[in-house]
Amino acid sequence: MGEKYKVELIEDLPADEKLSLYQSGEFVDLCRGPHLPNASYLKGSFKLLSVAGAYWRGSEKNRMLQRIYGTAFADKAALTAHLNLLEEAKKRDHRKLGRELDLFSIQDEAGAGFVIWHPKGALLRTLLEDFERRQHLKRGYDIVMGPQMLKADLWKRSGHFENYRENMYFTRIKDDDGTGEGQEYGIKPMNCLAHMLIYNSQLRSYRDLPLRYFELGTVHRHEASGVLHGLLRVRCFTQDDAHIICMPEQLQDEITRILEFVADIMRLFGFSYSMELSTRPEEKSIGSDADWERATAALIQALEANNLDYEINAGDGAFYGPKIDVKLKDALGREWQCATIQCDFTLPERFDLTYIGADGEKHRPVMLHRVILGSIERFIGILIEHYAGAFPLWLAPEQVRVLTVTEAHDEYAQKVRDELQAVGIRVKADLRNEKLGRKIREAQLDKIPYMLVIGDQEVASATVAPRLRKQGETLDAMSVARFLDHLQNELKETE
RNA sequence: GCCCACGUAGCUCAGUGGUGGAGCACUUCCUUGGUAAGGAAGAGGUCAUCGGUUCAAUCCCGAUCGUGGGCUCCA
Repeated sequence: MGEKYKVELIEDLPADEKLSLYQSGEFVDLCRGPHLPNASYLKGSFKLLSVAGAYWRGSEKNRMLQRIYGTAFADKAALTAHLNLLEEAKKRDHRKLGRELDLFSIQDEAGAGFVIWHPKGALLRTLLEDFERRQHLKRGYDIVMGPQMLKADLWKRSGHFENYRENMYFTRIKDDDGTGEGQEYGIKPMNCLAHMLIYNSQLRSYRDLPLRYFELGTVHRHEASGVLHGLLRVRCFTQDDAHIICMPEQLQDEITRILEFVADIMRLFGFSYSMELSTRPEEKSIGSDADWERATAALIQALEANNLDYEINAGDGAFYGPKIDVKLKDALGREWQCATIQCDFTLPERFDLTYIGADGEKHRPVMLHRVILGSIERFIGILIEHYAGAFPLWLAPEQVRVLTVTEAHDEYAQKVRDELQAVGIRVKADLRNEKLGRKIREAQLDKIPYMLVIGDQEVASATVAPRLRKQGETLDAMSVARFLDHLQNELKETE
């Protein structure tokens, strides 16, 4: 029949496997089934969506075939619901909102996968980063910073050169006299090396442990061009990265603390999540089997001690250790990977990390690599889609906009703006020669949480008339002081 | 990186082998208007880049860069 791919599938099946064939009219197919007996069962509840290439049996070593994507439901209402969800996702697309809200751009002339943060986006990012610094300090982390590149020899020692080279950027500069080979440097794709160098800068005692080094570390990774996608997949990003160096007997406690940290943060943003445990990769990994088993066991123990459900993702670990991945679910029910906790016995070995135990002898600590948000870029992309661009008050680049009815109200409006700004509220005044309806529409499109309307009444009574972004609700006119109380109450949780 | 498609004004998009268009945004003027778009005029483009075919290319062909949907990979 010329069906060489179906024949290949049959040849690979065990000899005793049952084969099933389905027939619809003249069309006969090899399929595990079941098939619908007749296409009339679908009656308008299916739709073809797109066409794309796909590797035969999912391996890039194989030929690429054309795949036609379609979707079908039991009835038309279910199809419509699904299409509406796709429509809603399109409206929330962070690339579209990123441009509309003037948060960031990615430009050809600067390079693919490199994000340029505009004032509002850079402010949003700064707010998120400051929040993270406060949260980490509260939980006993130390803030550290490492350089953007380190000598290539160090990456050879860590195993990155051997296992991660194709994703790394390297640079070589001639010797000072302009001759010779010079020194080769690797731009960091991960932050752990500098953290280990900090650890090794002194002799450490068991009394010092655990040490928790936190860095908002910017890394560069040369990702394949075809995988780049807005903020969700870029070539330069900043991780909320920490390395916890501890004694083996502290491991479970530290993992538990991280899991609690993740729970706190996800609750604040309104994400639910699930967890996966990833084990040793089949190729490209370092360290002994015994260490991998110990590390994997430690992660499992912590998950089970905390009664957390998880799925196993065999062979999906990092090259230096197994990991727990956290998949969060956004407002539309889509899953994203952000937080990850990786248990590592190998790099402490390679960099000869030690501490002096109570017995006066040298011992080897364990290192946990972990991120909570993952990449700040990706997390902001997810937040944009999760909130549909309407950020909660604490993250909104512009929290309040003062809107005047006519220019007669400019002076009072500026006074209101200055009062709010003086106490740290992010506020702007729209004094343009436009009608109020226009100003409201634009503030609404900019998704500003609070609008303060200022007209003759407000000037006369020294009040402001707040309008909420949410469904265009309004509050009764109130004094600036009362409005400020209202805001500060809403901001309490994230300080 | 691979497959397919795409690249026209700041944005969203029409269009043609022979002087490039619309809406919104922008500038100026008029308008002083109370909860989602007041009116008029004006300015704005090497049609992604480089090369080829042609008397003539934004349009046809090739390469490069970039984007989109997937695949593979990942924070």
